[in-house]
Amino acid sequence: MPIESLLNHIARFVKLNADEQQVLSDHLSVKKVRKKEFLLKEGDICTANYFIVNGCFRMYFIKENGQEQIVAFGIDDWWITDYTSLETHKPSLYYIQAVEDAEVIILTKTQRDNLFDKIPMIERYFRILLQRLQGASVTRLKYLFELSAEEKYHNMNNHFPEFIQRVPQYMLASYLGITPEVLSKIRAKK
Amino acid sequence: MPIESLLNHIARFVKLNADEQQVLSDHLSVKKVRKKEFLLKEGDICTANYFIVNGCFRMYFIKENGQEQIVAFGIDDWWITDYTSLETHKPSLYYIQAVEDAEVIILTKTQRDNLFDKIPMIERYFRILLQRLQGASVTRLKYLFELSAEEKYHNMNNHFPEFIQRVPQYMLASYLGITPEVLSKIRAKK
DNA sequence: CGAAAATTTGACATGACTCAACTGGAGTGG
DNA sequence: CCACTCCAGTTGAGTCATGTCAAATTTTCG
Repeated sequence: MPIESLLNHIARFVKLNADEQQVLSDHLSVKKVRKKEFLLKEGDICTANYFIVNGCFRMYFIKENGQEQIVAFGIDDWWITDYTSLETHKPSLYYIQAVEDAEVIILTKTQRDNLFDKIPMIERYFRILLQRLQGASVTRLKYLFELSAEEKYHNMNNHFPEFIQRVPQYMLASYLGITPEVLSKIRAKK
Repeated sequence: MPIESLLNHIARFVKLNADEQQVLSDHLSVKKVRKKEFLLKEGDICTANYFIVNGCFRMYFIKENGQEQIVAFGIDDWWITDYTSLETHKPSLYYIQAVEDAEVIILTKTQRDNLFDKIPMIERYFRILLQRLQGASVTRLKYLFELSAEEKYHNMNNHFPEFIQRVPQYMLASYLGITPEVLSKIRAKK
């Protein structure tokens, strides 16, 4: 059951009783997404948080020169959304696209705010996740600033080996802020 | 009153009644910080969230070559902390230092978690701020990826002119991920 | 006023990018 | 199931934006 994987994830951070779990479940919907399908496109107003039950997504934007720049990946048990568009109701600058066939749980903003009123522990769960996400964002920034192209690749290899398997090389390069050519040459060494 | 500026800030996001405001005030302490003093140093375990009543802070780390790399600024009415260290109790990789004489409100983690239990609206306030912060982090990332040194400077000028006034040029350069020499040459043009 | 720090300026070095050609494997349609 | 196309990945040559280093100048502040 998709929803169980979310309940398990929540249980790692806060306790919900059976009632609360039921209320939560009633606020959710599940969706299968095919590889290359989009949860969000530039210009859309983002309306939901997405919990990735399984699969892999990338969040990216298009640079002036037409190149795609990936700002984030999401895999099993991660949430993904555009918080700026979601909270401001303004058109998003980003695409969120499935890199593999995937299954997601959709929690719309309306339902989410509803849940926050009914079940404070859910709000706590999101508050905790947001803290961790913010920590991760600063760490990402740190790596971008201090590491060379080669070091960024090895660092990725060490910390997130699963990505190297799951996403094509040119997406990794984009995520690391380097060109596919440079990444290819780095891998050729040794 | 320092605490009033925090109450005003909170009121922009959630409503607290007089009782709640009192309870909150009892959990806080206020501190004056002189220019160049630190709220946090590398190796410290971060223990609090800091609300900047007035003044300016920078959060930075030291790169292998010894250079300081700024990851964030904080000014009046912003919160600043190292979420990774705060939540994991591990030594921080960052320094948080006053760029100007400043006044901060200290909310320790213990007091904060206490408040979250007593006053759910405070937890909501932080959840909302964290969402905005996360949005801002992704936007920052976007600019770093898509803009040239010159564009980053002008973008900063347009979006945050107050910083150009308040922080020395070499800190701006660091924040933008360029060298002071390059920034100086950009400013010399036109 | 004097020392230390910040900024400017110029010469030079370099890591990463662009462009282009080539290779190999995956996916598709006949 | 083969043939063809397309896309990802590789490789090499040349370029460029930004970094490094060093010295001169200006500003800050005790």
